Amino acid sequence: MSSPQPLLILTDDDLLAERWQGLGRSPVRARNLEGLDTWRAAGHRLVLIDLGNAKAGQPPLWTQPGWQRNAAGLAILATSSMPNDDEGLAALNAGASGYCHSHAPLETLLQALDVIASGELWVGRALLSRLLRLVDSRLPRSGLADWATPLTEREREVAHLAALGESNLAIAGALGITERTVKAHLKAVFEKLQVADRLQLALRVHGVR
Amino acid sequence: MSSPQPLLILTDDDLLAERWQGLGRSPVRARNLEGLDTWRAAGHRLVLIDLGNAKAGQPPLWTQPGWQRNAAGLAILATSSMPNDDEGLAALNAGASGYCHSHAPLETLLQALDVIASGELWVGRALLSRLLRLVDSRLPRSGLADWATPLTEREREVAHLAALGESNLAIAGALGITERTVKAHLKAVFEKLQVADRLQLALRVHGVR
DNA sequence: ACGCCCCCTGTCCTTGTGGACAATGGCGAC
DNA sequence: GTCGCCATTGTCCACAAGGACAGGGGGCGT
Repeated sequence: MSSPQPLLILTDDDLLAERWQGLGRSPVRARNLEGLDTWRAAGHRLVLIDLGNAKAGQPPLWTQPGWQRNAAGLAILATSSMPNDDEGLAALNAGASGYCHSHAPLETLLQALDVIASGELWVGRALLSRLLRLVDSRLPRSGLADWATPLTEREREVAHLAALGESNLAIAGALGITERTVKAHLKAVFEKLQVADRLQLALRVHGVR
Repeated sequence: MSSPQPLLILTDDDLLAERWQGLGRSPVRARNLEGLDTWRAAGHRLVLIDLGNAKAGQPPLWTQPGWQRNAAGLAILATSSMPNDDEGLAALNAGASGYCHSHAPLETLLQALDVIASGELWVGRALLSRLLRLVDSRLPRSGLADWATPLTEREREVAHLAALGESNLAIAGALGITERTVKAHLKAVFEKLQVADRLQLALRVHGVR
């Protein structure tokens, strides 16, 4: 349906290159980052890259010197023979527009290529749901954070400062009350949040685990 | 390329419904959640939903009683006339497979529908890059975290446990050493990381501020 | 062999922390 | 008016934490 853009494939794996011929579009093959430069110079954008087996090629592709310059302006679909969430995130952060399995069904690859060709990003279901879970667990809820809900206003203030590592005396000074009162508030906070000490409180407040 | 699946559209906006006729596929229109049930009963999966203007319909669609049951098993593309990152996250968490602008170009909508029809998730560039930024700011860096680099192996172990709120005695037990030794390691950790106590250490380790 | 670093442990000692027990004044609900 | 919740403060006390000295044993490079 979309105008099939010319495609550059970049891989060291001959078998994979052959498989990718099945994508149609008679892709051009490159073997190193310089190929990206000439590809862009020719006015093209679409690139399919095999990151290879993480174990084999030690340094990830995007840590190589020319990467930033070479990747700029291109729509790159990064693929891995052993997809891994962290690698995917790293690839996307490094400028790739998509990430999936090297041996994904050709239909899936075509769809991903279509998506990134139109300027969007493409992320697999697994990686995306991990992202969602990550942000979901530590996003500002509507209004108050969950840890703050059972606390009174004063207790919130004390808890917040304590969670930043302030000493009882410092908190007392900041709020213009006695250290004894700070202790009283903290005692209530510990009780309500079911934590043993200020460190556990800090972890809770900052959403660790 | 992909077999065009039958499409159900769900919106209160007549203009929008008319516009979506342009998607082809002669979509069926529904006006309430019950429509989803009959749609699934008919053996279909693909649904395009307009969440409407967030201000107008106060309760988000997915908080309505029947939503969970109605949405199960369907591939739903949620759209909003005023896209908003938080709404998008909520929609995806509520079971939608995609989220974009109600008046996005028809090509974009078709592409998104193709993607979710094939079982993947579809997220717009803006929302996705926000997700990436969120996780990027607090994800384990490649190999060692910055706080760990100046520490010896043993110091890392002790620091890690201390940052989780374990007591010196507990750490000693976990590592099979004396509490005194734990203190020695922690002292070195505090010195190297330039922090005053274990709470500041925890904040550093967990990347707060 | 000597210095350097790491890992381990010991005995003080000071201080911050957190719990126990107790009390006062304000303020809204019944 | 009384009850309950909140904020405030007091004293006493047990204990974990962290610093100050001090030391032994192992590995590693020059």
